[in-house]
Amino acid sequence: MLKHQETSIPQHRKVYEILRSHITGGVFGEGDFLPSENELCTVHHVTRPTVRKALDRLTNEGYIVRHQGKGSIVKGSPKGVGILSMTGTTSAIGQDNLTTTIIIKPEIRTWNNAFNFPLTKSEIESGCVYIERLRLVNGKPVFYDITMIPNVNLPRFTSRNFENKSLFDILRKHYHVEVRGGEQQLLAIVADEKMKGYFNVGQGHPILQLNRKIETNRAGFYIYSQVFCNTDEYVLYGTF
Amino acid sequence: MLKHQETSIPQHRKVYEILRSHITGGVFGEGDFLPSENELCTVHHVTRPTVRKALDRLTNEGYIVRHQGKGSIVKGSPKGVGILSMTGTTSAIGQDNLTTTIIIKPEIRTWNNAFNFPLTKSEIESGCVYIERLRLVNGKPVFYDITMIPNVNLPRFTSRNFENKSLFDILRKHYHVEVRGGEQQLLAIVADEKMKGYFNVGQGHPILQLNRKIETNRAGFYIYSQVFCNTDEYVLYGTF
DNA sequence: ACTATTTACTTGTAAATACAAGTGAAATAA
DNA sequence: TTATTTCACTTGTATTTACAAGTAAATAGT
Repeated sequence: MLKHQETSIPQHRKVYEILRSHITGGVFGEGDFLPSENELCTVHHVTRPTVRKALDRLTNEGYIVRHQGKGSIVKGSPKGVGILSMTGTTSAIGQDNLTTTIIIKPEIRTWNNAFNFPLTKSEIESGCVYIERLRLVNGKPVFYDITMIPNVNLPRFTSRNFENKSLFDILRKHYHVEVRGGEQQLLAIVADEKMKGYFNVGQGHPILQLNRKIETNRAGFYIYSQVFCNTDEYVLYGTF
Repeated sequence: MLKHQETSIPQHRKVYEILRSHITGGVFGEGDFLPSENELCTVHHVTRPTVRKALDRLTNEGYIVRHQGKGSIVKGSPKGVGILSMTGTTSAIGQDNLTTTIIIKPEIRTWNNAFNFPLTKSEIESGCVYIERLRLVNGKPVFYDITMIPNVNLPRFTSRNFENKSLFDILRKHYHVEVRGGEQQLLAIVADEKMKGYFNVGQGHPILQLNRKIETNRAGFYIYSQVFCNTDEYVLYGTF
């Protein structure tokens, strides 16, 4: 048997990625049984502890539930992994009805802080890529977000098209940047003049505000994001 | 060597519980190095895969971070495990400055639904324990929460004292009910007359509202909770 | 026909073993 | 003294082996 050539990506991670893509891609639907651990072993040419490590992660992230004696059942793509616990607004809603309007195209800016989160000297010196977007669910503006990303080692980033695409998917696919976790602040505010225009709401309308500092697999590389939500029709939903 | 007598609680879970309590209890402080995996093996009389499984869970839950070649470093009790991702307000703030006023003492009520979450026939028939509390941070009212718990197999529950205690700690210690996860809705509203009184705020003040359905280790046993937060001075903070 | 048991699956737990790879300090060579 | 190498220690990955325990269908007994 061959050790692990190619890329040095761990086997359990490969198996995880494959199964994950099969779940999100619809190969396995909600309620379906995954192949048994032993079957997955033979298919992917690994042993059971390796398969189990992949399944452990899928379980932790809410993609599957396992039952002793029965098997692993697909729970579906964890909807709430969206805005409240992991990635971005795209996965929070489900890509179907979400459209995006770019208000400020990605541009290089200088910065001194990011939504109350302090920056390192290195981050300040690098400058940032600044983006403002308005996200519409079924044509109704629901999210208005500002994203700031340190301008380091992201070739051709500002020239990419972000319409109707998940920022995190782009970072994942093209730059191998993966979201690891992060911290966030939540608060309720009233809409200011700008918000009133974007969301088409009246005076004193309540708005949900999130300030987020998002960790990635690149050491010291954080993404900063501020999201304003009109929760009139669409509340934020999450699992934990 | 003895197999696994006593309780049939897995070894990796025991090790996890011990290390977790040592971190939350202050035996290991933030930045401290945990004993190496091999040391933990000898101390707890288990093998490395078992220790690693315990450390995996601590890593996932944010108690520690691990660095290849260096060791496992204590990150501290995950603050945000509080209101946004796991337990209750107590752990979200840190028990120090939080005081609690009971507005409606635990009482048995009938119910038909719980904050938009549908109830099973069994849950409706059981009735619920209903509690309303106002939580003050440094003397300032910040949280107002309503909790509803199915009235099944919780002896002497209504006669317990909940002042300045974490509801989840009581459930954990006295009834072996552990929070596993859950789902929640977040939205921004304006304070109604009741809220204005509780929080001592004026007309049109924005309030953060959470509706939560919390899963436990008891199959089919869910805790329902509605929390209103005045985020004027104290924003909600969480990690993920 | 019905019940109890067996049997063949499934996931869960645990150990023993081996090597890869990152870290940092001590030993060594320049 | 300084720079380099070595070495001991850490966590990361992976296999092999074994048994426990839950599930459900097939089977045998009544």
